[in-house]
Amino acid sequence: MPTPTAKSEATRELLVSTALRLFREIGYEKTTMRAIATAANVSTGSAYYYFASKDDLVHELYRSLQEEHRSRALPLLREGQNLGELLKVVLNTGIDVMGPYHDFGSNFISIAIRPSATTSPFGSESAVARARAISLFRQAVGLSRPQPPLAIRDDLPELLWYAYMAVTLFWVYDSSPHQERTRRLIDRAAPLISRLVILSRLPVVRKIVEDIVQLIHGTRQ
Amino acid sequence: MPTPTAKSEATRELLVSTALRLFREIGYEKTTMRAIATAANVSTGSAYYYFASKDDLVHELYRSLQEEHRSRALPLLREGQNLGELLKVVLNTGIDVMGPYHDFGSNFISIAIRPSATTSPFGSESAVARARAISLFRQAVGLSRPQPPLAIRDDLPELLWYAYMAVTLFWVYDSSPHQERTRRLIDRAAPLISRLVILSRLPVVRKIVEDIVQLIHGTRQ
DNA sequence: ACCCGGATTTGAACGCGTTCAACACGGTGC
DNA sequence: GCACCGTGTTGAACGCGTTCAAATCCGGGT
Repeated sequence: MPTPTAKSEATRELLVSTALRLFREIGYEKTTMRAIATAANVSTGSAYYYFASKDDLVHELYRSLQEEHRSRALPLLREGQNLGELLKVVLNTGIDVMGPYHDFGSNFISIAIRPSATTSPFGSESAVARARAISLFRQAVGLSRPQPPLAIRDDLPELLWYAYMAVTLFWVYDSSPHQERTRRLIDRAAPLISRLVILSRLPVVRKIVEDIVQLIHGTRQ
Repeated sequence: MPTPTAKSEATRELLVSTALRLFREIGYEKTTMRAIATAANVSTGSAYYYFASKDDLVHELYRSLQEEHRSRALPLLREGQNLGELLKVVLNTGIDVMGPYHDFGSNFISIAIRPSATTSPFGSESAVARARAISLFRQAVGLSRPQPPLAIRDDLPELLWYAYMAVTLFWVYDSSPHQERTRRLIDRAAPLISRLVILSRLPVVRKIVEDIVQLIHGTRQ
């Protein structure tokens, strides 16, 4: 039999699933807190008992998307591919997953950027989520052959995640049909990034790459 | 005597200056449209007659900051300096100018990112403003000695502007006193960027740089 | 059975950005 | 002088996110 905690958890989950469904079906703006609450058969006050803000519910969407991204991308990564191919897979599956929410438009980034209350983008609260996202790129890097130079192997996943954020920004503003320009960008940029990584083996290049990595470390805290 | 157009223009300017003052003095959230209108001795409806949204008034702030940035940076740029020094100047004056608005926090970027109605960040409406911002970097590039390689000279200003956007993002989330971490980032990153540019003279590097430039051109439209 | 206290729920109310129908102003043509 | 009309101006009203005091639920101690 369900303990009180379990019932509460059920309400919470119902709110999340209702919110995500409405986000998908009618978009961000039309999905009001009142609409979510009504569709979940609770009062608006109750919705706020479980989630401090509408943004928090959007962050639930992000979490969900991220998990789906991971579960779609991982099976497609095969050891021995070069980094460019693996990158294409990860970036393209990412765009696949976000597809239904393209008309969130700039809200998609706006909200992600906002450190509203608990959940921020680069802050400590979402550090967990970010680490999990980066770990997907770590997988890709780990499976790639040839392996990237040691000097950057550890930091490459994070850098690739930043590249992914940039691609997402591009995608948000991509008004071409089915966002095909973003697809082209990915297919062309991925091999370039792969070549850049290889290039970092050259002594002269390596020197500066090491300095860049050091700058990142120095800036991290 | 003022023509009707002139009087209208005066009201508009009064609203802008009032809004910018309030933004500076009491921050983004407390500066409500009602507060702006009241302080300017007009009704809220009138404020909306001149500006379609509160975001539009924030975009006025951006425009103003950008002009001040330009007029502070340009006199400090001297021909013959290397790119790293010039970059430091442009980035640091940029941060100087934005300083008073640091507690806008993520709104600073959120709103810039939003393509709300007329004014967007990467859209055609703000293309003018963006071009003007990029031209500041074009000045810096033009004055730098040695001159950057021809292969990237034309596109470098735009790339540097993207770097500036990244620095701004970092600044927004920089909670160190006086955002000194951002200063350190600038002082260390600027020379690195300069070295990267020089590096692009190497034949192997040049090849990939040309491909990157081509990707940018191909993606532009 | 009863009551207590925390967990949960409610719906009214607040402040905000925004909209809009109605109105005031002021110059133009007669 | 007057009617006209486009340019401003107004304040009430709407819908939204959010808050909160009060009500309700419910398991455990007596």
